[in-house]
Amino acid sequence: MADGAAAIADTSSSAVATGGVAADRLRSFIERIERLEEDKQAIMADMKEVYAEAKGEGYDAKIMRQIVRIRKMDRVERQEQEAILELYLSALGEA
Amino acid sequence: MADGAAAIADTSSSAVATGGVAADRLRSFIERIERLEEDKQAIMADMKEVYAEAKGEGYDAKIMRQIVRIRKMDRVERQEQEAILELYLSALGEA
Amino acid sequence: MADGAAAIADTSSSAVATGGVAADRLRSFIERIERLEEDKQAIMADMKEVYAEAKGEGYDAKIMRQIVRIRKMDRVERQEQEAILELYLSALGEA
Amino acid sequence: MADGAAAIADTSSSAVATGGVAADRLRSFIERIERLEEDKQAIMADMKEVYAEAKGEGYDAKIMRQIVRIRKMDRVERQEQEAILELYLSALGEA
DNA sequence: CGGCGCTACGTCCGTC
DNA sequence: GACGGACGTAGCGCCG
Repeated sequence: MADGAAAIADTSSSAVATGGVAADRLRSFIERIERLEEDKQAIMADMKEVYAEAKGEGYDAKIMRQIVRIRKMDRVERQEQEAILELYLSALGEA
Repeated sequence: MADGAAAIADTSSSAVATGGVAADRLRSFIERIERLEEDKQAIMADMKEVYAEAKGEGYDAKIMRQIVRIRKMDRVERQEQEAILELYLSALGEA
Repeated sequence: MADGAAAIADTSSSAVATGGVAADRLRSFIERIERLEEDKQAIMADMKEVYAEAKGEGYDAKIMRQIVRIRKMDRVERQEQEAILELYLSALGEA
Repeated sequence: MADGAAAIADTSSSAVATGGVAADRLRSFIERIERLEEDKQAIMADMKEVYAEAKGEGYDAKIMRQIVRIRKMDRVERQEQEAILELYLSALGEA
């Protein structure tokens, strides 16, 4: 390892042994990703369930999504406002 | 009827009390969604970490993503094949 | 024309004549796109110029971009708020 | 010093007057940017229209995008070739 | 050359 | 059942 560029192929010693190791390492990464991906899908399924349940009680999913989005935007904007404030402050600090 | 269409508004009794209850219920749904969303974000962050780590060892994230995608498609195809197979089998069982 | 699926290939009569026509039509679309793309690039260049000019007067482009983004978000959010209000109103109207 | 770093704040004389001027100047830049951004959005909308029209006649937008991209690369390459050629020519002229 | 922001693509949902 | 629209995610290009 510690090589970089080569992805998969060589890293150091014998092509065969090394290739095997690299492949195993790669496989490990891939599997970790896939495991996480599964978890993510599970969560997304839960979200769908919640929307479905809400719909079952007469709430409109479209509206709910919009509310979630707006609240998120509020949060994001808040953060950006803070970020910009910080930028201003650091800019002034350097004057 | 349950209520359906009205989202927010009525469910049954007095508009005021009900509005409050409906709002609380809605709030509850929204918060569940937002909680799940957070979890999802956390997982995505983990995935980014994995990609970063892999990159640090010389693997190309873009290629890894392609691999994941292809494997996923394989899985889907496999499932479809199995579904078809099952269909055939049940058809034969019923023949 | 009026066909769909086939992209380029057949549309109706003789492959040659038709192919020629389709190719010409495609070429026309492509060129329109490329013309628009050029215009877009020109505008983006103008924007860069403005940022550069501002920078020349001591304004920080990064901050400016953030301001522009926030203002845009404000606009979008405003619109979404209105959209949601409308949704609520129509939902209530149907109750 | 000219001003530089400070963005917003000082440029020269009294903080108040100057702040106002700087703010106005900044506002002007921001508005120019926003105006250009609008134009850009308009052009992008036009492009979407063209793609939609093409799609309506059976052409695949994704493929068209690829074509545009490839042609653009060709153009860029061509320009680079010419740049190199020019370089050679000027080198010879100066030799 | 690494991070960030914007654009473009694929997916999912609602519609007709 | 297909179409179009909306959303979220992935790729790309610019800036630092």
